[in-house]
Amino acid sequence: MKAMMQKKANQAHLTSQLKVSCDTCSLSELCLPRGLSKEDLNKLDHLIERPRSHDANTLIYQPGDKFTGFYAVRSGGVKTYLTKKTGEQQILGFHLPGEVFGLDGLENSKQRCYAAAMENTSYCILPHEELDSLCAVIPELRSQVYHIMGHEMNCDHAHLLLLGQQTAHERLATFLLSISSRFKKRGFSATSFVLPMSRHDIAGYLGIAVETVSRLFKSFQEQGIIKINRKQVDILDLDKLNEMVANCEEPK
Amino acid sequence: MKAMMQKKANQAHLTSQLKVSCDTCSLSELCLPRGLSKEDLNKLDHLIERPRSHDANTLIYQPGDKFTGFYAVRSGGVKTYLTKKTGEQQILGFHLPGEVFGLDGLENSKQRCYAAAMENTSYCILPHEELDSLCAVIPELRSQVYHIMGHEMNCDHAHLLLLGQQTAHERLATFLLSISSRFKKRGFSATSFVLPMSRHDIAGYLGIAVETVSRLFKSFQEQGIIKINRKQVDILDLDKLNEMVANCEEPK
DNA sequence: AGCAGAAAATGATCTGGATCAACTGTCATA
DNA sequence: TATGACAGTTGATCCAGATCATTTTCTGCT
Repeated sequence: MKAMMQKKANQAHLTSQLKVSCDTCSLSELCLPRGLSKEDLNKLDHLIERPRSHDANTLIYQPGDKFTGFYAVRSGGVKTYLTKKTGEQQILGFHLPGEVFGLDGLENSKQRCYAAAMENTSYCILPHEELDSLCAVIPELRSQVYHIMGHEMNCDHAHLLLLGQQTAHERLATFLLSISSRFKKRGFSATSFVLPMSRHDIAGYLGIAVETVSRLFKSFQEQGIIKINRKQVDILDLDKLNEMVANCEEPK
Repeated sequence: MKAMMQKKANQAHLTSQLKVSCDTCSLSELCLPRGLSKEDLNKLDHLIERPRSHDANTLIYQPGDKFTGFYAVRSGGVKTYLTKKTGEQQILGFHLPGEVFGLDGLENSKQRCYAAAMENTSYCILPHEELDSLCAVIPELRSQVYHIMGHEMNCDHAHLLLLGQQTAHERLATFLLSISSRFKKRGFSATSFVLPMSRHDIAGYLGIAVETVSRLFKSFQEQGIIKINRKQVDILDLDKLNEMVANCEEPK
């Protein structure tokens, strides 16, 4: 609810003419600028392309497109995915405001997967060449780039563990906890939020059938773990969810 | 067979005292030095730690260990993996000579997964701090680092597609083709090689049971696609394998 | 307000691959 | 040349989740 209103609000004042500086962006602490000095931030800010908008369910890029740079979500939500010939999508990641995507183009300057807006979405682009030049002179920026790439890889690794070793209900629990903690990081409620993606996309991310997603949501609700109505989720028993995924993790 | 002899040979002359330069390393074209000038290569060469050796089935690092830098396999083979509490391993990747691993430590300077030698293995370490400093002054090195990271991510993405959308036989076919093409890249036969990993590890990589791996190998053999004896694999019908996975890929 | 098409839920049935159990081959050590 | 331990194979059974079919609920559009 809160998240949705926030989205609408952002959407309203982000016209295509408006240059928005990292300086004033409420997401900069989650984004590439994190940890940069005022001065360095200013340099970075100059090369960022002003926010662009994409309507719901439109492609942002696809395999073969020229790699332009890193993409940072400002509002809305993005999914990246690969497909089988038969059309099934394997969702690689969901990208919420403050999160970065598009790194798949780094290998050979061509995008390798699809990126699509799940709802009306605005994002910034950090052109790769300029960013790279800046990296030469700002060590902190290099660190932040390494950090973001490392994070991306570790997310993928957790996703591999999920797809390779977890049962369907463990997968859904893991998914809910991931979304919850990411909303929390952005300052929203960790227990009450609106999912930006469809059941179909959740199924594609978790490697299970849509019907299974439906049934599992119902089952979680019957167990009193969540309350769910369409895309509105309320987590009633966070401990139970954590317990469900605890089995999947290292004792540490 | 050929691969195995090569390995033995390398092993023999790689004592812990011996400094081996990138310059003379037959794998440098697959490794970080690729694309560097003679001069830059020399700078890089100075910071690389001399090859270390690890016996079969020993840990190279584990979650929580301090991130030291990139690891480059010289001979042998390495697996990286995550585990469930219950002990099952999800293999994240197999790393053959000339390939890089250890990037999971980039996020926050701690390793996040396990890395273990699958056989007697030697590898170089490229200390992160020194490599990073060098990146500041050698743009080509930055490019190569991006390239390697991008490649790593795209491998993970292909792995996600495999785990999320492919059937067991598609997975095994994809796996065989991947190993085949990587041997080929190193100048070995693409159709006759010795697998460096156990059935258990193959199962852990593909997200299926060991028994299924066994049965599928048998089935492939009965169809005349491969000939397999323990770890010795001969691919008899490469086209058939390609056909099996073609269904999984984009028309492009 | 009413309709069409999409998204989601629900029910019934089926199956790929897991699991359990037993057996065989291989190599290392004494 | 036994012996034990582990890796791999094979067979029998079972079930989590897929698939197919139908219904219900939304959402956007005119």
